[in-house]
Amino acid sequence: MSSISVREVAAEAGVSVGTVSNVLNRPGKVSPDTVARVQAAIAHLGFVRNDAARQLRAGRSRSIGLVVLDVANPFFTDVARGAEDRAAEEGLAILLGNSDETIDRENAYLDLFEEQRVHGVLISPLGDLGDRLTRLRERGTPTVLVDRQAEDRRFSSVAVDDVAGGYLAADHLASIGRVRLAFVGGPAGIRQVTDRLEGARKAVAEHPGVSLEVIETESLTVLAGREAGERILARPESERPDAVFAANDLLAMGVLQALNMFGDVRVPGDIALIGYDDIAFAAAAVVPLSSIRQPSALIGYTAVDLLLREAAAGEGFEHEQIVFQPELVVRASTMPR
Amino acid sequence: MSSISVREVAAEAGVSVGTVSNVLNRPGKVSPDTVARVQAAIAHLGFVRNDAARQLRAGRSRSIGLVVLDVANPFFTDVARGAEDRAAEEGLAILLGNSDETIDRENAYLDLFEEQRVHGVLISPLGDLGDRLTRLRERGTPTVLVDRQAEDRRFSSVAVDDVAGGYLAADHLASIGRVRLAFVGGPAGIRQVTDRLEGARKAVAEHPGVSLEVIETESLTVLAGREAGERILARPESERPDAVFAANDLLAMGVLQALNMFGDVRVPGDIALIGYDDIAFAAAAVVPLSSIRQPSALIGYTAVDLLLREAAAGEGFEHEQIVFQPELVVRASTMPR
DNA sequence: TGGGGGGAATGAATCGTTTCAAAGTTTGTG
DNA sequence: CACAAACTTTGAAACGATTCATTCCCCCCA
Repeated sequence: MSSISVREVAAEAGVSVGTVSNVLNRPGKVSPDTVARVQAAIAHLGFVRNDAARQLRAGRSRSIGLVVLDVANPFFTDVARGAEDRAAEEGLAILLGNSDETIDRENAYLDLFEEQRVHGVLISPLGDLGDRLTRLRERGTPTVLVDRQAEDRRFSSVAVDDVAGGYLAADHLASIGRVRLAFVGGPAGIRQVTDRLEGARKAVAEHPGVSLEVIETESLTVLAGREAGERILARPESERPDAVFAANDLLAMGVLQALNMFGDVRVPGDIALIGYDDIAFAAAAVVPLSSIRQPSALIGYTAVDLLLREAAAGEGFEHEQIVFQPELVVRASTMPR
Repeated sequence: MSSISVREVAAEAGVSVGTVSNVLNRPGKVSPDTVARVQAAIAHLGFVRNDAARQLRAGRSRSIGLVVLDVANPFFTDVARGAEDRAAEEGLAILLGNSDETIDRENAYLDLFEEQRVHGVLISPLGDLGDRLTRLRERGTPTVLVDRQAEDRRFSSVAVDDVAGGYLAADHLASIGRVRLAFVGGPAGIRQVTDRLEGARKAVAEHPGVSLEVIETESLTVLAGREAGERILARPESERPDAVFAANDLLAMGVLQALNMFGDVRVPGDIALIGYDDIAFAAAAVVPLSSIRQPSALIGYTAVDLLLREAAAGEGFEHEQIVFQPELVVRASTMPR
């Protein structure tokens, strides 16, 4: 690559580098004649701005980092899309990082984003809010938690009330007459999981005679769900739950696959099943899946918006916790028998 | 953000900036004692490398751009995952761009990636290989086409034989006795769509008495599929196809939803249905979906690998076209009646 | 004709990291 | 004890875009 810089463009157009820069950034300040000459030179030489140099001077990049738990989960790609929409309005790009529910990868992305001097970071964090995040913020990178409430007010966040969602799901199962509920989800380190479980516990407590057991999984994927389903199938019939609440739709679909394909268990006849997130595929499942809907794209959109406000306000920003309410969507998988 | 640079670190540790840089990049060349002192200073001051400055000096960034047609399509997130795996082995990051089947967005990402001086670009391009891509390459950014064969040998590519895949699908439908096939897909500008259709045409030509019509869609999404399904339902029963080959699984699931939810058409009884890509959700659909499997993660992995080889070889690289073979996966949606 | 005003263009300084030739220090050997 | 070889460390010079204080022009008016 023959490196073409503003210097070469300036020479070709017979102007100074300062003028080239002005044409690029404030064409109004340059005479139309010169603008034309410089643009011709740019086109002729095939000049492409070097973003690294630009950022170095500017001090900040024009992108926002987004770390999600799993890019293969449609819920998070929807969040990303919403974030991208809002970011695009400001001419910012979204850098998408995939922590794969792993602390090491999460940290690796945070390091990367910090080195890139991103405008800010949106993250659906694992486990406790480690000091990695606190340090990040203290060093000047605005941070907004996504799909997770900030318990301690030290962070801004955009989330959905997961306790309420868990309550909705379990209450619904109980209300269609199920009594042996199982919560499928994990690992316990993920806040969304524990919150949804907490909500479910609350609902169960209000329904005398209804029990809730926990079947822990290693991740929130279809595969993990299938394994959980197999564990259920391995039990004698009398010890199986009569309803399953899965911590997300991927798990639920995995459970459904296991019950349907390897077992003779009927959904919802023998076991009712409800998931969480209401991804597009839930409605199209073997047995259309009941779920708890979250406004995914709106979460992303709002999170970027909040991030921009926080960045603009600087230091003394009053952190804001935005909480959306989840919504129960009933489909065949929890129809009364 | 109090800007901490190598200069401050050097001062704190009582060494020169050159030494700090050496600690960062070649710790072996620095005495253990000094390394320790510098690292202590780094930790104490909370120094974070400025990647922009680094890139500026290096001339190239440590990332690879990937432009896909649709991030919400699990096929592409699988490709991205494969690409990420190979890139990570070299300490490179993947920047994921979503063209949403739009030329403007595709170009915007290419511009962005070029300004970032990415190591190279992987792209599943729309329409013809415009000169945007040619110029990109001429200016020194290695480019590899993904999920699309390079017809003219001017580009390297990693793809699956879409004509063969289309043939497999249509041949399968004909072989289970269907005679009025419909191809659902579009827009015609997308190469994958036209290739798959071409393969289907070839198969149909070999089966006397079997016809093939084309039902064009505006995009390759579940929604577009649902619309196509509704168009089929709107016809009198006698004019409906008895088999549908959808250009990808998202479309197929949309068609399935329309037929199942709004109509009284049975799949596969009245209409057999086959998709393309074999995404994880295909197996879990209302009616488990037959599909044409592509080795998605492997495509991404191989594409990065090829890109790296091309980048290493420099100018005179012999472009390589890698073609994988697709595979027919038969499930309930095309079981003989 | 002299001077003032305003629009346009200039170019040196800056951002922070890496590189590399050169200088400095230690170790080992005859 | 002198000297070479092997390590360490140094610091100034890039990389390329942007910023402003400054200079340059041109035009108008007194």
